Amino acid sequence: VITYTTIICGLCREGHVILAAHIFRSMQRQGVLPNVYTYNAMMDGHCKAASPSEAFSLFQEMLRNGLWPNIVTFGTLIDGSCKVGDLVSAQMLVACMMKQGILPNALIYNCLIDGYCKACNVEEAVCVYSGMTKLNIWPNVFTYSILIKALCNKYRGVEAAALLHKMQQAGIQANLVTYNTLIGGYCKQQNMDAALKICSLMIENRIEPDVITYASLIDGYCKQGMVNLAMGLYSEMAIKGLTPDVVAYTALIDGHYKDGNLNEAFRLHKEMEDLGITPNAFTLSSMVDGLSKAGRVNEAVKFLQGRMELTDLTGTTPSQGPDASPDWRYSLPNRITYTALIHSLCRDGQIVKAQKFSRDMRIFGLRPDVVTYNVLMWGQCQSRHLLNAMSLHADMLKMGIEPD
RNA sequence: ACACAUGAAGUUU
Repeated sequence: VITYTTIICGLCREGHVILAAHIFRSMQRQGVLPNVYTYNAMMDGHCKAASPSEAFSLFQEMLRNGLWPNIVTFGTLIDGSCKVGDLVSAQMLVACMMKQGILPNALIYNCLIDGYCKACNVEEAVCVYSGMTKLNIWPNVFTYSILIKALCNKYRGVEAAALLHKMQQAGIQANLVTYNTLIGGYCKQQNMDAALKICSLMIENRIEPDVITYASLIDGYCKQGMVNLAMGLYSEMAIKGLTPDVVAYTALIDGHYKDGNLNEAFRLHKEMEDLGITPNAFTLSSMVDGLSKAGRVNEAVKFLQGRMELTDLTGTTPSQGPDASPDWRYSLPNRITYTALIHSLCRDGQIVKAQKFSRDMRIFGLRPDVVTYNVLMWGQCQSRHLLNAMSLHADMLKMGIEPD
């Protein structure tokens, strides 16, 4: 059982949930019965794949098999529910576990607080927070990081920094994630001076900046149009022995495109591939959008078609079976990539080709969203095809997409 | 052998 559980856990962590589910079934066929740990691991896999409903049916199954859920079981399901914004289910699970005499711990309160914060319901988050302190369950470094992030998202950077102080005074040391959260928050607000101040604070506290720290700063500088400073950090990473990852590269590529420096964007794109860092849908979107906005629409089309042929080749051979290798799935274009391309074709007056790609994306199972429809309607209006624009509008209503 | 927090891309000329 321990061997199987370890394997299932590892597969889930790598994103191979479907494969893990097959192992989970085949172990039972071989007479090895899953225990609470196995069920917990499998449920967590489903939750992390954003399908808590699968996890809930396993939960029912484990109850039918006479296994008692423990605090990890509830923590897993509560986190999964919170992550998809289903706070009603999360609260029901809390009530359910308490009825069984299991009291929620700080981890479970953290999941609820994070869930409410991400649902933009800070009042409820604060309620949960005071609820836990009243029960003498003390907020930990996770709790504070979650709250700091929520304040940053509300453009309350000053209060976020104050909370950093408060946690230190409560005897809780900020860690790498806490600092990165604040740095990222300031970078997003384009307050690079404040971000750098937090960097020096973390270094004073002997916490080494990592790839995420650098990527946040790089993106912040790129968005300020200070690509030279971003490149300075990029070379600093190399000296420190840190390799930029796909996120850092994508931020730089996007920054160079928006700076009008296409050659540097191309160079970085080639460099990351040479290093074995697979460009993902974000990278593809930046490439397509950058090429398009530089007036090189047809190259953007060719680039994307080239990528798709490439992924088809690698996608059919090594990843047969029930699970798909994320290597090729992640490098496929997504809805945003297509929308960027459709927009550029519309801008270029190639409305028929834009419609072709709009059909293609559906064939690949990608649902257009409100931005895609906005772009398509804008394209029709540009061509003075007003009735086509209206039928697109009717279409989106029929698909249940709210116009904005 | 099991659960919690951090960074990148598209519409509004």
